[in-house]
Amino acid sequence: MDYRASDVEKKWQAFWRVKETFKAHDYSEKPKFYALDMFPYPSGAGLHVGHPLGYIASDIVARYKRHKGFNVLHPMGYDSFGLPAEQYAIQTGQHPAETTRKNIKRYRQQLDQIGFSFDWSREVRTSDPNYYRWTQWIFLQLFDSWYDESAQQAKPIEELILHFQRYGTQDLHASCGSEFQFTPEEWDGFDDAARENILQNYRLAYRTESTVNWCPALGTVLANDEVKDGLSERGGHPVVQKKMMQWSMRITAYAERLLQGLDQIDWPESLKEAQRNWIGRSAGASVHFQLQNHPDQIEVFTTRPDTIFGVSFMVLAPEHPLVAEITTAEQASAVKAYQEQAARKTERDRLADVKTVSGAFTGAYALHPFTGEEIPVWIGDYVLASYGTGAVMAVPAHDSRDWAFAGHFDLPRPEVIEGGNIKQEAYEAKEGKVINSDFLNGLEVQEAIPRAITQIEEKGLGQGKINYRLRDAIFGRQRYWGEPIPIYYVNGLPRRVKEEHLPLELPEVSAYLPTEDGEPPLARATVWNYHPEKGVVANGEGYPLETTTMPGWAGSSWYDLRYMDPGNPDQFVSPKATEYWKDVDLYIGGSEHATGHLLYTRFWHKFFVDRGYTSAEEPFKKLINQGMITGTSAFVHRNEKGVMVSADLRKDHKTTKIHADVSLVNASDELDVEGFKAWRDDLSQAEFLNHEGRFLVSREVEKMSKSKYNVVNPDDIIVEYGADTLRMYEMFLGPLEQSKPWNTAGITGVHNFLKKLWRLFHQGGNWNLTDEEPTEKELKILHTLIKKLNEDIEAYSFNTSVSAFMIAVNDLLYAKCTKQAVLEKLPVLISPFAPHIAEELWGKMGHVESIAYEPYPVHEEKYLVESKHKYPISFNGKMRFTYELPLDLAKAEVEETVLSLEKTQHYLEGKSPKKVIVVPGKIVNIVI
RNA sequence: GCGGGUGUGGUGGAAUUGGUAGACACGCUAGAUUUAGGAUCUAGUGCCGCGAGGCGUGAAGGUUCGAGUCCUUUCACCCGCACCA
Repeated sequence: MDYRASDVEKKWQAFWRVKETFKAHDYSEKPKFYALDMFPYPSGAGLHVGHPLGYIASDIVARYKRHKGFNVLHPMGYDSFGLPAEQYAIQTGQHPAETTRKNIKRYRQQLDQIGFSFDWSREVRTSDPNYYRWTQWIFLQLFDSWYDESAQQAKPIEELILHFQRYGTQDLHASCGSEFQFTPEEWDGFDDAARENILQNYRLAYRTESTVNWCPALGTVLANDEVKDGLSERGGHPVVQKKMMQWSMRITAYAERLLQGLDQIDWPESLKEAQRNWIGRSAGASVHFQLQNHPDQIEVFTTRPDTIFGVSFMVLAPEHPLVAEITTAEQASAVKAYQEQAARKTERDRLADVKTVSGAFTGAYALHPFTGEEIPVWIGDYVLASYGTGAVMAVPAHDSRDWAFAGHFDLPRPEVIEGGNIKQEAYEAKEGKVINSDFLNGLEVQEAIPRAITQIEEKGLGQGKINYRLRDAIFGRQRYWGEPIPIYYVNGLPRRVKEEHLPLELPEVSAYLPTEDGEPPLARATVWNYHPEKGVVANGEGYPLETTTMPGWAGSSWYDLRYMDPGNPDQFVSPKATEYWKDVDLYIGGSEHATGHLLYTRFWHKFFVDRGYTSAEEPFKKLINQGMITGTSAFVHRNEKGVMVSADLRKDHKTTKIHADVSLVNASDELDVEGFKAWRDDLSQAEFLNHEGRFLVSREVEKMSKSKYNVVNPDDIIVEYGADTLRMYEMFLGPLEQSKPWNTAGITGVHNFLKKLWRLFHQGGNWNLTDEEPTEKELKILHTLIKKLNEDIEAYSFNTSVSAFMIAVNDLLYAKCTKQAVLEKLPVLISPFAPHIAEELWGKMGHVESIAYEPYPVHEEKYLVESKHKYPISFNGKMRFTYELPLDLAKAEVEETVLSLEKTQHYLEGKSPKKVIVVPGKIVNIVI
């Protein structure tokens, strides 16, 4: 009786669906376990074998935890807003919702075939109005909140207004765009517009004129994490800097907590490091330099206040607001020219041009806060407007960028820290004695820093300060296919849409492109006004609604919470649900989300806690990055005459290589020549040069992608081998976190294993289990396996568990074991990995319930104890032979026995041993 | 430049606190069985050598009775950040 995967798997998938086997219980006496995958964007291409890797791993853990008595939440859904559906809509006119629906259907079919134990009753789709109504609701909560830095907590905006009414800005410590100062009386006197403009400065979701990454090709603004090397992450289009009025999120308020929280979560070190880097905390001081003959001061941030006596000039960013005010008449044209030149540069040019020093002198001077010396003020594009205060105090002797700038413009480089050769390069190390620095002289750098800060504070020149590289996140996108922002405008002032009018559904538009005058697609909608009583109304009957939409990360920043309580019509998630499910115990997904999704999600969760909606600040306790599965591309070689040359003959020819579709190549690298000719029109007449009738291709490992014709579809694998084989093979490929090439050839090994497992229960041709007592040996095989599996699954080492199964099944087959007492444990053991065959064997053993909740076996140590050990006998550390001895033999007896062996005498070559090392139960080493 | 990671057979990869390097699987070789097979079974397979034996975990040193594992130096590749004051 052969094992037929396709029949068995369909049957059990239907069984699970009908019986709702994997439905998580909202409230349970059992302990909870929440296993989550990063939900996919449903693209038109469908899944390839790389995508399910992480899903299989989390499914194994989810199923294992069910066997271990946990109430498991293992949901799946779709991150279904996004660019591809919209671009497809632009090309074809098909509504993105329609494309998305189709793609989701296909994804669901593919996922179902793999036999995941998802609780589909909890599915979420970010583009579903019932879901994004709550994304919009969250936006309103952020809009209605400010960040109290004294309490380190977000609070309702009403409290801030109350503070303004009572105290003005006195004693206010709030995260804000710029510092305001006013009295309660002044606040009273402000009109609505003035008040709202002030509040915008404090709201966590706010509008501001900011420099944004504008991508003309995509027609939208991009967040910093969506730009790589000056190009858009999606599509690789150029990105330029542009000033625009934009919705933003005040994530910077949470910089410190986002940093601190990293110490409490079990994430890959590289990922935490990426977030630390992105947040970019640096401690130092903010110092004010008084301008000469000018009322203003220049504020700088420095991490090296100990070098303040080494300042010989200052540099402002070209965009710095003071530049226009302080530039002298003589320098005006040079400064203006430089500013224009800097503005013209794209982000990419600027990055590519790091080495070139450029700048211009403003003609103005600042006064040194301690010495009163005149310090020339320059502008230069190495100073970034977006970091710190957009101005630096230049210490050319101890900062390499300042050093280069000074060299280029022939400015002095006074040395203030001993230890380097500042003629050759800047001495940047934070060690050495301070010199030429008045009250700091003689101190070590580490002593001088706090001393300098104290002195700066005492003289009222500034204060110690922590600076962060993290920028507020731009939230608006000039796109159609995203969540509408629930804001309308009264005389240009933003007002919140009432909660009763949510969801604010996407309007119909005539086209998905921006308008002629560059407005976002939503500006094309004819029913896109808001009436505070009636909700959305036709244009002209109410106030204009916001036309930008939310970015991709909005919906994905809280989906983990919605799974806990997916149908709730009254709340985004109920306190009762979060109290039970708390947080995600295991989150698996790609490392590319390090500074995007994973950071924003942490931000929103901290906000939810602040406002009392949830209790867990960190959404993902444990996170694993699954490695990428790369493709094994196939290449056909073509010589100068256009003849195709078999790979084994290509040394004799000058050839170029062309990609061949991997489906045209078998496991032995032989090309299906007829198939290849039919594959592309231009190849139909091709000639082929080979010998012995085998035409070979060469192989190379590349990223799996359509354009490289190396995509392997899980559906094809399942048709040929079944889902259980696919699941186990993906795990068998190697450690989960490592990236590794897919090679379909190796899959037969895993498939054979499953067939062997099946055969183990059908020895002699039919179902064959006996009641005999198991032997010691058989029990040892079984319990070795049980022990290994429990350890491996807890350690997420799934590749080694597959090996352990193979060893056990090989051994049991060799021992011709047919004993029920041993074999009946195997289906449960393998159920997390190969659930279909497990259910089938379990059913054949006479069970009617699913195997999914059977207790997972636990090994008994007594079956593993050994009485003997095969000692490796080595000489000078080199193993020569093994010899079996009882384990209870004393050290001296072992030594004596081993030395008396004939073989030992042979290797001693007549010499007497200098020393004999005996490690009981391990080894014997004889030193000659 | 800074930070993180990885280097083991023809291939994917195994190796408790330092204790038999190469488990398991692919591929390959030979044989059995079969009408045939990409099915099944048996034996072999790190490299060099007829053999005894020697050499072997990117490279070079070191610690140790003993090193893939610990230490120092170094090379290669991958990923992230990058004028962050």
